[in-house]
Amino acid sequence: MPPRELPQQTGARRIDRPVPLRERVYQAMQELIISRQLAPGQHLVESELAEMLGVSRQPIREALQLLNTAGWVDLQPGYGAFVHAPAPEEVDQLLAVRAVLESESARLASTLVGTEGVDRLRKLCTEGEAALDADNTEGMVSANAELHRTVTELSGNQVLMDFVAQIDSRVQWYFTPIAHVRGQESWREHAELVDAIERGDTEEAGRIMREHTERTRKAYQKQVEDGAEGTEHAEPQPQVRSRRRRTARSQ
Amino acid sequence: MPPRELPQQTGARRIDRPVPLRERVYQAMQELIISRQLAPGQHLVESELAEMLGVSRQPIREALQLLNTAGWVDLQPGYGAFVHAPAPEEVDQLLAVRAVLESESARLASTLVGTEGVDRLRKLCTEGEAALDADNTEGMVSANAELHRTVTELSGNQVLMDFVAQIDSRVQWYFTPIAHVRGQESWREHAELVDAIERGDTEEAGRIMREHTERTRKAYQKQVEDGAEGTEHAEPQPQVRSRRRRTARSQ
DNA sequence: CTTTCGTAATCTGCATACAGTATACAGACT
DNA sequence: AGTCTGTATACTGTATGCAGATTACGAAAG
Repeated sequence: MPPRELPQQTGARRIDRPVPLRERVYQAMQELIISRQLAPGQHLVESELAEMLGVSRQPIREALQLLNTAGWVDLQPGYGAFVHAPAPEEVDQLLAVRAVLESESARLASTLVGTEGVDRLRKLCTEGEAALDADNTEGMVSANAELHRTVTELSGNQVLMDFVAQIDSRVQWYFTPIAHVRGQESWREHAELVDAIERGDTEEAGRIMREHTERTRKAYQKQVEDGAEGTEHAEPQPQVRSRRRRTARSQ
Repeated sequence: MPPRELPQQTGARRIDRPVPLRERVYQAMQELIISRQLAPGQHLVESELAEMLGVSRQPIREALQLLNTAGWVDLQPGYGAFVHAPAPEEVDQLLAVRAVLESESARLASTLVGTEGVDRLRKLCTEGEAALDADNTEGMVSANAELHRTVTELSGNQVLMDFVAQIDSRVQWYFTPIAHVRGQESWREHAELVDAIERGDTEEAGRIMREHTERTRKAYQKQVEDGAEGTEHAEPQPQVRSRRRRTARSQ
């Protein structure tokens, strides 16, 4: 009898290993930042966060490292961690890079996508349009994100996926308070994009995606110019940040 | 008397604040990995590293986090850290992304470069060609890296700079053992690139950079196909890595 | 001789402790 | 009153300790 192999590749792979605390702290803090409970520029005191989340400083520190490299917080050696306050031009720069990377994703996807992939894209288009008709912002945003993610996935380039994912999460943060909705126009462009990908029309797919993301970028710029109020990102934080909090700890 | 200012902006800025240990550990380990003293796939035991570098486990752990997000090591929760073993296709993917980002850098640089910037580029071209004539590989590689870095810098997009820097350090690692030298051809292309940038010919600058990096990529692919021996990257590491070392610790 | 199970050693994850440094407040001096 | 200086306090950086999990080794059974 050959050494009996474990039923290999059986559906559920690997036992669910307890997610490291640092990951959960990372998630929690990311959400706190996105929801503005931790304001841009705010000083993050490790011991406070530890107490707030009910863990020790160690996982907090590790999470801060990750948040730092992901661009969510700025780590100033010896001074502590501060919630990243995105400069307006930084958002624009992020969108510019995203435009390039997503365009390339579309190009690559068009060269090797199969019917299965196209089906998934079409399904997401349908979902998005349905959400549009139903005036369901939540669903529209998620369908949009999922569509873009899928295109990147279909590019077959793992590195590209990683980078785009990084950018997207930050872009989403900056966008959130602006409620970015280009709606109808956007979904028409998505449909065209999927068509081009299905035809294997590389140049066209790349062009459409590029213009699509560039239009999003323009829309952002416009919103910033128009109603700069309400956004209030990076409210002119004092250049030299005080490490210590102004008010003594209440309680 | 106005409050007497300290002689401001005087040559030596700021006292050198002690660089955090984690940064130095990061640097040290990066070099150990690049120099192959830490082999791809190797299990990195925190306590061993701590002893080797003469610090405690804490800064080691923090450095490992950073190395992980930068793609130098793989962190498997509960199992430990392993030196990243780049798959051949991963190198190709990195080069593909680099091609896109550097092409965009060149496009942007062409739209806003001044004479000062062009001068710097020309100087680097001269240096590179001199190194080429002198058969000085070291100098050629560094001039090449510096030129590409400068183009990215001239793009005026900080985000772009960060991403390209990330990619470049990894690409350099993968390339090192292959001694990438496209030499003459490469520097001719550089010169053309700088010309296009100076003319402000955006399309041409982007095209040249794209073809330039794509050629580098092709050269890499070819080297891999031809003499796959000698490179030996990622010598077929067992898929399931053993955490524990085979041999007991000597002594 | 091969396979299986138990035990011990090792390593990671997390918590806590300690030291050095920066900030803030208060008193002294001009 | 304004400015400077000394001291207390808070926070970061680093080290150490402990518990749970995982692996390697060896003895026992087939």
